[in-house]
Amino acid sequence: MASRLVLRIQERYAKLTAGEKKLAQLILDRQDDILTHSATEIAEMAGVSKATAARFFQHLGYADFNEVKLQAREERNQSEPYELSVTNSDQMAMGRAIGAHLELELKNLTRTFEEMRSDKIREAAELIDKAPRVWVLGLGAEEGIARYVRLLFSRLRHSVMLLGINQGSWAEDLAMTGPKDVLLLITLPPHPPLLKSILSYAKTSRLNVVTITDRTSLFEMQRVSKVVLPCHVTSFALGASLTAVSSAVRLLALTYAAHAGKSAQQRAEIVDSIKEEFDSFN
Amino acid sequence: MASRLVLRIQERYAKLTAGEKKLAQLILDRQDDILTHSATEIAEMAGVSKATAARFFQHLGYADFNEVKLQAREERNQSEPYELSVTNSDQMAMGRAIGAHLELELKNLTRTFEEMRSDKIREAAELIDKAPRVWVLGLGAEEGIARYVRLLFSRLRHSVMLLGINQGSWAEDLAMTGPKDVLLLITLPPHPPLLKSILSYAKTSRLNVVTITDRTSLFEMQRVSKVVLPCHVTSFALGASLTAVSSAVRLLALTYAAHAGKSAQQRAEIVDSIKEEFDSFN
DNA sequence: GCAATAATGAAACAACAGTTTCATGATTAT
DNA sequence: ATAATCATGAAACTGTTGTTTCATTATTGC
Repeated sequence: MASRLVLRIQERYAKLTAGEKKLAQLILDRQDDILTHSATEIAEMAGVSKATAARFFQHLGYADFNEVKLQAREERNQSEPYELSVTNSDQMAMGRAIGAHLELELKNLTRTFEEMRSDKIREAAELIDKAPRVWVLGLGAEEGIARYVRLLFSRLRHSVMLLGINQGSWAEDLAMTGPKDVLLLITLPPHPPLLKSILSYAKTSRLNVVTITDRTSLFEMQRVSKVVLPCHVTSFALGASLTAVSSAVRLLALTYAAHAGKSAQQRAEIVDSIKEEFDSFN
Repeated sequence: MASRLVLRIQERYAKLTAGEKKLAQLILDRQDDILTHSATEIAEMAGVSKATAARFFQHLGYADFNEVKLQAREERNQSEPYELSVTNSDQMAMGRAIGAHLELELKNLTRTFEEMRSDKIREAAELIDKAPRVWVLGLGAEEGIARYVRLLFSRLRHSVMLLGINQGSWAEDLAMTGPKDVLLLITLPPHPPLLKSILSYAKTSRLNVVTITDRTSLFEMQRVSKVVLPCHVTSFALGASLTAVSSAVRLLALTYAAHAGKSAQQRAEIVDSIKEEFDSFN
């Protein structure tokens, strides 16, 4: 249930004045701050006077700021904790398709993480920590997310590489792998036959395979992996939903960052600063 | 989420006076209320005078109630942050990490779709339907998801291309674009400077820009886009969360598929059958 | 039971939040 | 260009919050 305040702001956004837009943007961005911050503080953060802030809420139809605060509290008490299913009335408000989509995605996410074992994640993080090199692999539809994963982890540690970055270079890349290296595999059914050959090679060269896949592939993948993190990927159409997968790899990266601690943090800072310099050329 | 306030109360609970125990109980029960309620309100709820409440916080070692409020805010920002740095990820105790992660992601998803306007999605789907060609663009961390988007849509229609697939080919690719083509842009802050130039070119060549971005970039992107679909990307660390973005592009694809109807479905079937044949060779 | 001490609330007070007024600067229409 | 309207911040003002004082009421130790 989006707060009435937010809905009201969006509805009237086009007609707001410059200062009011600053406020609107701030509030939409940081919706929770309405609950915790005073109008004066909000005005300061938005860079307008408190007079403008007071008027803003009046123009939105509230008698005073107190009314805003009370409404926000009331809405929080109704919707907290963040709900896992979408009520029918919610669906009406946002259009059937969006509501149904949201509900399915929430379900995927919730189930994925409720079933996720923190010891497995920690184990995966540890393997990655100990690995001389990390190879990321995603074939077909999973190539995109594999690239994202590589980027995520290469901010946190050295030697994170995409496996088979050009089609056909499997052999070369695989030849470079060593024992204790981690193969971070993202794969959803239908698993292409090519995967089988890569995994059998991985086995012989003693790669530690960390697999992120869907629930139904869990057992199949467990046979060839050290750690498997299964996700719920149910969808209406267009193949599996990557939403929970993307969230799971993110959690893995966060866990790794926590595990690796300072060194990961330092690296992230360095990478950022390099990027900044780089940007100034483009 | 054990706040210092709560710890302090628990530690000293035995030695508290009657009225202070009432306060303590209330605060332990409803920890979030410290963030949202005034000391006066808390006193009332606990059934004590505000004098007692003021003294209570002083006895706990705070200079005044304001210090309590600020500390509570700070602690909330650590477990529910807005900013995009790797700092603090190590402060998360792993057990709770999954729950906290899930909660944050659910919030991102829910807010994203509650605020999403179905007319905008439909408009985007329509633009894509009418476009002779669709160019997908994601720079930096968004390149991965851009590839995924291209794949999704290329199952549904012809002529879906990744823009600047090799760095440096911007110019060539952009030269090939025509009016009514759609540029499907996925971008999150910090937006690289290169984006500006690409967008200004897109404008002159009358590309219809459909942008998927985060809430904070909404207004900035609205100026250069036909349709903007904003997502909530709040995260603990490691930059923006792509979860809601990935879900949003999926919804867009689903909407497009529904819009395009039969033809998209047929195409998907053909693509699938080609892939099957292909697989049998690998 | 009776001081001595501690806890408490009412009221006084100081600080602050939120609203309104007013003067000024910006924008729009003519 | 000029007037008219609008948006805005500074400051005045009002009401609220949080702290402190003080008188009263419980508790404690003896």
